[in-house]
Amino acid sequence: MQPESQVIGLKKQKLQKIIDLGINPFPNRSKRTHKINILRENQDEFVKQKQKVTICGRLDAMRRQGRIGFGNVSDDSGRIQIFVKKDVVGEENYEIFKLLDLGDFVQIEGECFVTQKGEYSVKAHKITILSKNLRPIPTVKEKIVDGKIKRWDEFSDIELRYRKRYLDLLLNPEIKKTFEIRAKIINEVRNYLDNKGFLEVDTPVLQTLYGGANARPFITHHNTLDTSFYLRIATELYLKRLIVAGIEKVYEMGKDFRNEGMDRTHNPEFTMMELYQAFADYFDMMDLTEDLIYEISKKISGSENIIYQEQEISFKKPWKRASMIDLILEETGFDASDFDYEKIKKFCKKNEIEIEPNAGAGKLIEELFEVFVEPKLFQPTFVIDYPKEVSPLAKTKPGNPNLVERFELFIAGNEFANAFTELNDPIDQRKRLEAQAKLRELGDLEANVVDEDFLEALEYGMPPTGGLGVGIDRLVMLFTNNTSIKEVILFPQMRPEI
RNA sequence: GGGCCUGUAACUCAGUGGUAGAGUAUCUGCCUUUUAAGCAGAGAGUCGAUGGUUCAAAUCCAUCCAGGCUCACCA
Repeated sequence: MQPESQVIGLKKQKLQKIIDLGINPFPNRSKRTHKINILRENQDEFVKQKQKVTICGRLDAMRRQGRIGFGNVSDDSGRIQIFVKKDVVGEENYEIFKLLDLGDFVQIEGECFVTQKGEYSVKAHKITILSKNLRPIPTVKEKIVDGKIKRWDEFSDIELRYRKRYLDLLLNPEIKKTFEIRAKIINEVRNYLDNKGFLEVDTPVLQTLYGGANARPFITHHNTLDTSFYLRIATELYLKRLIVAGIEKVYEMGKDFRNEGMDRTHNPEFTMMELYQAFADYFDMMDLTEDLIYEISKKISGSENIIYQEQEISFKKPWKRASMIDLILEETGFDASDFDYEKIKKFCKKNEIEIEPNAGAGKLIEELFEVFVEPKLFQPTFVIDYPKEVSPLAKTKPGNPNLVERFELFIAGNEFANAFTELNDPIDQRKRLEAQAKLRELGDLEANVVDEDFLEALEYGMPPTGGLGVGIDRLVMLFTNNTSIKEVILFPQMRPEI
């Protein structure tokens, strides 16, 4: 009682009593004949036949009254009441029942019946302890009112929910649905791509050079080689090597790591799907993205619409496609199509947009887009044709040396996908990476580094290729109606506790 | 990093300068069809941490720690 340690002490005393009775509180084996949902599904028949069942689960409520008692047992399929009567289980077994704590795993051998108050229950003939609880589980009580679950003392502290996710899942069962949907989405992405003939691969997480995105990496050390390694920030450069290798359709789904700020939409490690398709371009990638997410919507929500934060999002094809320059013009009346640095800079200053020292016209245009357009893109929108300056791995748009064939997909004001017609000209690619390296020298810690092996691979020849990256965590947020990435990652990154 | 907010018992929360509270959980007793079981009683706290103001601090001030929202940053 007193502090938690005393409660734990009491539980350990009970444990000792159980041991003294010659009972193993942590037996190696259990024997279950029915899961709880099976009992529910066959209620009428089981009650009629007084069906003998053995259920296993966690004891999560107890109401004892003298020589009888009720409890609730949960497994992953449901929850059911147990009824324990001293006359039925016998003196010795009733003593064991009295030694049970909430949180214990138990095995109940008994028969199905209905209580006087009409509650479908298992009348215990024998109770077996499967695993003794030694730490008090926060108590959540619930009652169904008008078909809705009303809870008292809900386990709701956000920090605790994330730090002790096992308790969150145990005490807030609906959280599990988020992760079931997450698994479904990942399966659907995989099925979709496998069916289209994409080969799933694994490329290194530990890399001697990192690239494929603008981000600061995590650095680690290999003891035997006495070398620094980077945790990958993207899979791009390895997957393109596989396109060089003649694998025409390839994808990888896995964790990327970026050593950057954390907020509602960023976790240091996150799940990304990247795919590359030879003899394709960014238009093909748009079609694929559209179709993939449309199919996910049909699978997950059963329709081409979802409700996100009380607004309807429609995935009905085709989605809006608009160029970045046009969207800026629409929102602000400002025409940036000439890439006139002084003019654009003046407009940025007028609108109090911060100008980084090394930013050129392209970077400023992107800033304008982010400030004026991005938050307004609620329905799925492909924003196409990005400034070359901010896209070192994408191919130039024919007829406009300032632009590249690139798009990002925006839904509900957030970025969901990034894709381009991949740059396969090794000479141009070298120039672009060297320009990035210069930015690094000027202090841009997120700029790309020159990857000589990647450039060498391109020199062997890479076919025209379309590439696409999709943030899986954000997709899950969208389809589970969450606004924080921490809600869709089981164990989100938290500051260590002191 | 800035602004705003939060941190009190295992859980959910009251408590704005004067002896730390409630419900649930826990423990004891009663109770043979309960279900947020009930009734009676008991125990339970470094009031996030440190320093300061004061006769007196959970309460006021400062710093720090952790978290949330938001802005910035991170395309």
